[in-house]
Amino acid sequence: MNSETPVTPRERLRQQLTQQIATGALIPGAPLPSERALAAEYSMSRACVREVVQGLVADDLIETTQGGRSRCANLLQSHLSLPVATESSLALQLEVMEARALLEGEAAYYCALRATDAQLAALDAEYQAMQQRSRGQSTLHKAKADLTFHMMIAESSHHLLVISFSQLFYARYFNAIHGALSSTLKRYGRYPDGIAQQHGRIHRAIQARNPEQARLEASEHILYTRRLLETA
Amino acid sequence: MNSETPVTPRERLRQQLTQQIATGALIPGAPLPSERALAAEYSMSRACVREVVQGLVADDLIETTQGGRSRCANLLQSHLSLPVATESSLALQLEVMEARALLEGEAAYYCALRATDAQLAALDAEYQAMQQRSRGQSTLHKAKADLTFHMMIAESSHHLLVISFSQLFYARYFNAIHGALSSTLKRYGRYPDGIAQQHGRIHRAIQARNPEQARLEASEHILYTRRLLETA
DNA sequence: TGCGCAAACTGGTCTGACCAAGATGAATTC
DNA sequence: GAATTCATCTTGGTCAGACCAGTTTGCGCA
Repeated sequence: MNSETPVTPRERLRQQLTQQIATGALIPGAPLPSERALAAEYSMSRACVREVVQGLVADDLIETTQGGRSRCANLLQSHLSLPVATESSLALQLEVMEARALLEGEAAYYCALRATDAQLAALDAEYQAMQQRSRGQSTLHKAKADLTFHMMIAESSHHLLVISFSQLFYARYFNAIHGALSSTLKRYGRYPDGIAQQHGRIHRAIQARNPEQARLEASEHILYTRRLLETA
Repeated sequence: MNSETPVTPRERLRQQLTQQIATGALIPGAPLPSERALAAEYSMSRACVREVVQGLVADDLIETTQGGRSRCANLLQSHLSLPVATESSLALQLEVMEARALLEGEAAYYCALRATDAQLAALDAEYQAMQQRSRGQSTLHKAKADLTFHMMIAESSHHLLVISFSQLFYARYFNAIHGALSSTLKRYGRYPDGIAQQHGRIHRAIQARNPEQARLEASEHILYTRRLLETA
């Protein structure tokens, strides 16, 4: 099957370098061979070597200085700032929140409509548990519980897009959500009453299998949370 | 303090491109100017432009193809893992249609709200063309035409998430959609009148820039198609 | 020994050229 | 009239060789 692996020199170079960095053969601060040397070694033009190197610079794997040698960067740096740095666009953030309100409503709607009895029971159990242990828990625990509740609803919706988006969204923004809840908690001393009440309303609408009502409560809940974030 | 901001053309180019992508000025799939054009516009050599572009490629912001134009990448691609449509079972088709209803509704809403006059005109032209050649075409052709019509609406929505999802969605589920149309065609011998009428209604609502109405007609259209499937 | 400066690096940029693959449109065929 | 074919143009990918502006290096001088 390797009969057709025309691996270009370009790709070889890129893989070699990334691998050397990943394995520690190139430790942070260690100098790379000069571009001219790499070009000779891999039998390619320096222009092409530069494109590869600049690609790695864009990935924060390499640092260059005019006149000085290029060096392996400190990987930790970029990994630490990864979650926040990628989302520089406020416009996109707002769009995501809009979409979330819409889809959360959709999730509740279809959950109320099509959740199996078993799923409804599980959801109820989760809700009761949330009520029981609502005191004396860390913010992190509450955030996780909140997440679980919403994810259960999403998964009970049997709706492809809703499930996919929910997974994406929560995986990506959990930290931000937790941070926001944490700060509001500090400011008010406890979770705003609204959230618990809204959870209750959503839960009742779903258990009553009232789709329209569930949709209404759910999107209202998200918009409420959104307002909290905005004023944070 | 700006006394020492010798912002190199290189950095200007990089920032311009990343910003255009982040703000949605460059939507997924939109072509970039050619490297030669960029080089001329920013008064720099093509080699240098290439280094910048390759950097953005490394960041998954841009996709290049030899011979073809470079395009803005779909940022959601790597973060989404929708189930693969291996078999076009009825259940899957139903789910797909449901997700479509949601997407199309939003797309139509924002299209009516924010489409440029040029886009509205292009949409109108496409609609008229669809009417003209409505007879004697293969199912595949009709499915493609249908797809084009809906994609134009999505792209005219100027809604980054709607566009991204629509692209990913149709790329994955075109077969399923085609299968749905195909089976209804077999059953009725021709496209049900409803579909053409509904396309007309969606089109009129959008041309009238009536968002609510457009959303209603669009999702009603999809749900209609869905009901056709259910009664199989 | 210690300092200073010039030559030898290195990365950053430019020019101009060629190739292969996509995009385009006119001529051709059915 | 519509679909197909094919030549042409455009685009990204690669190359060679050159110059600039910084950094390193090391030799020679004090």
